[in-house]
Amino acid sequence: MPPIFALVDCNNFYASCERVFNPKLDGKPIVVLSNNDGCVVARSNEAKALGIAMGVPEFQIRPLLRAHQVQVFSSNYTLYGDMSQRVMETLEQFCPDLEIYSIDEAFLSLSGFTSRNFTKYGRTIRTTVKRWTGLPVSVGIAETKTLAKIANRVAKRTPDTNGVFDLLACPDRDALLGRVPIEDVWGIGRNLIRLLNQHGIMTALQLREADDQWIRKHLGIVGLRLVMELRGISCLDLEECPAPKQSLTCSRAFGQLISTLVDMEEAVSSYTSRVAEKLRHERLAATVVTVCLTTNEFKEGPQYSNTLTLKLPIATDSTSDLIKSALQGIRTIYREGYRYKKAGVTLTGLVSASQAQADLFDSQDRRKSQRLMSALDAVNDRWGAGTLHYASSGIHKAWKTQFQHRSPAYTTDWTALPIVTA
DNA sequence: TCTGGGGTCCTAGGACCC
DNA sequence: TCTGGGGTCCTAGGACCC
Repeated sequence: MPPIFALVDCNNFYASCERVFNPKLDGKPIVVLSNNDGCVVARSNEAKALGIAMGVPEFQIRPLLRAHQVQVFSSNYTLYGDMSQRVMETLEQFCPDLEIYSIDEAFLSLSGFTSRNFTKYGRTIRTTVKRWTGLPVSVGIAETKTLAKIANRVAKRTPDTNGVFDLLACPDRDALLGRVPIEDVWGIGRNLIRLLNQHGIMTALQLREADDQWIRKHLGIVGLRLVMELRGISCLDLEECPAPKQSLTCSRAFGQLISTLVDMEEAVSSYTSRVAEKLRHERLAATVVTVCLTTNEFKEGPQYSNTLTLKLPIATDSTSDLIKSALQGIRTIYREGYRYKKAGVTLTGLVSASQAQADLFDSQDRRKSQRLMSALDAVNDRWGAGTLHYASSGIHKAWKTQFQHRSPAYTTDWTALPIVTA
């Protein structure tokens, strides 16, 4: 049975989430900012129309934001994560063969469908998601994931598609692909655009017709796979069970620059707590800890950045163990005399927590540590992140991330429920 | 004053071994 | 004075994604 994929993608996901609980925002330009209210990471259509680019620093467009009364939000990942789950649960009702590809998009397998009227089916999905979650989605359908991505782009940008486009039913595919610039092809980034354009390849159609040998040489095996997908030969399967994670990171820019080891230790300790929580949530244990720190590359002044990797004597998911190693690492690479912008902690060498190999000579009481971690996670889950935290994370928190424009956690906090007035 | 965070995969090159 | 070839493992760096 030849594969058929539908890609369902939420339109302007973060901006749309903000709008669901605040209908006054309908028709108004909205932007959502990254951590520390740094860059624009999501824009409503109205904001896009004002020429606000993805990733632009907020301070550079402040006059424009003010002039057009753009509604500005800090990112509210609790809200977006919960809304994402609602969308995915809705999609599962339509098609159990589902790959959650990112927070705002999922691939569905339509291979077994007897009806060939995929457009109609896509419309039903779209209408239902809108009704059940309040979020607008677009649906692209084709015989490979790469082509489904392109179909989705067409659905988003062409109003008369009504948000659904089936490439299989498209009478003139070549003409359509000839209008898609390569920068809109999934897997073609900044550097490959330059390379391909230099060789006269400007459109998805030209890329599809490119010479295999040349592609293999310059774009590698990944590029060749991509070209095959454009030709309608499916190389990327639906992955319903996500592969176990290979790494977990918590890295963040500080709310303000820091220049003491004490502040750095607090930040790293706090980031380690966070990544350790993720680790336990995934039921994994780590054998390698990597810490890094860096100054602000955008600023004048002495620059320094460094990374250090430490192997742990035993796989662990204990926050205490991980903080101990991370602090040892950060003390090693920390240098006086710099103003630091960012630090991070990465865990790798991940193994299943239940299979973590015990150390014969390990003197600690592992079970006690496990009970402590369970209690810690339970309290923070019930009463909010950071309710219980390690003293090494500090109280002062000069490094704390800033969110000046955060909306309420409408769906996950009883005190933030939206209030309906008659 | 103000420039995000969290991932994956592939490749090249060095160390080491037989 | 000669200095092959193949395999594995590891790391760093580069590419991409959202």
